[in-house]
Amino acid sequence: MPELPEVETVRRSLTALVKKRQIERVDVKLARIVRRPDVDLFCTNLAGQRIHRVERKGKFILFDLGEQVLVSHLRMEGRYGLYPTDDPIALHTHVFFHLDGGQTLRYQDVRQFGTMDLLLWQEIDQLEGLATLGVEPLDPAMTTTYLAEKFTKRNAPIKAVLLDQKVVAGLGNIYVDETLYEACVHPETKASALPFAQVERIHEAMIRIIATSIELGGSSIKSYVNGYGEPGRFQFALQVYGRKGQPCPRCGQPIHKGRVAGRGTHYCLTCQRPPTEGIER
DNA sequence: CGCCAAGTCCGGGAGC
DNA sequence: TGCTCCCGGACTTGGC
Repeated sequence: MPELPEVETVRRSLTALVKKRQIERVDVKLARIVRRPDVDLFCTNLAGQRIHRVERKGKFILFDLGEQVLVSHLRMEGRYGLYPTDDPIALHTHVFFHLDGGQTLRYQDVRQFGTMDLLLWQEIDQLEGLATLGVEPLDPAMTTTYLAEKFTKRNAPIKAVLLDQKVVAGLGNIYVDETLYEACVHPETKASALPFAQVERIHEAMIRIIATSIELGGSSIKSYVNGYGEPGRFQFALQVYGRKGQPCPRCGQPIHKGRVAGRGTHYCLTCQRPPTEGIER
């Protein structure tokens, strides 16, 4: 669930909570969270490091440690929280960063899908998912032309292409559904078949939605909270996601939920008309 | 009980 | 041949 707005909100809260703090000791309770190096080296190398900044690229959180960088991905349900070291430990807490001053940054993840990679900044391109990220929605480099160029090469449904982090960095299932709804584009439309005017609408919708969601602290659909344990407020602004059967805000017809690109997909059958061009018959 | 949710990776097959 | 693209399965646990 954490997509760009949620991860950005976490980044901002973590900046306030742990920037300039020193990591004294690290405990890893679930080894699979740590991808590289091995768990022992991970803990050894982190001990004594200071968190200079907390950055974000796409859905990745980057703890800048100076020479090294800790790259963390929350996947679906990862979350961070700062606790007094002797506070009771919640279920599914897998990694403990014991900081100076008697507090511990804890990583909790019910699904155990999240990942952590500790490496040198100069090795950062070795992380496949990070190195190949496309442009972010609010980056000045994100233009309608950029999107149009990416789309023309892709015959997959627009939903799948927008989910591709190599094309747009940071979108996930929620914001893709919202973007396509606002742009009045059917999720199964082949990306290559989109007229420029529709690409423009997708571009504008994406920017508006992501910017607004960041302002509201992201969407709390299921479990998402920021580093202070606070939920976001954009879930109240969602138009289609999670609203199956409820009236479309534009036309009043019930929101449809189907399956596109292997994902649950919410859209309005009336406002987002199915593609007709390019269908062989 | 069985399916669904999610983001990313990986493997296989298709196509250029 | 080799690359890119596309799809579907795997991973995991809890909720319905």
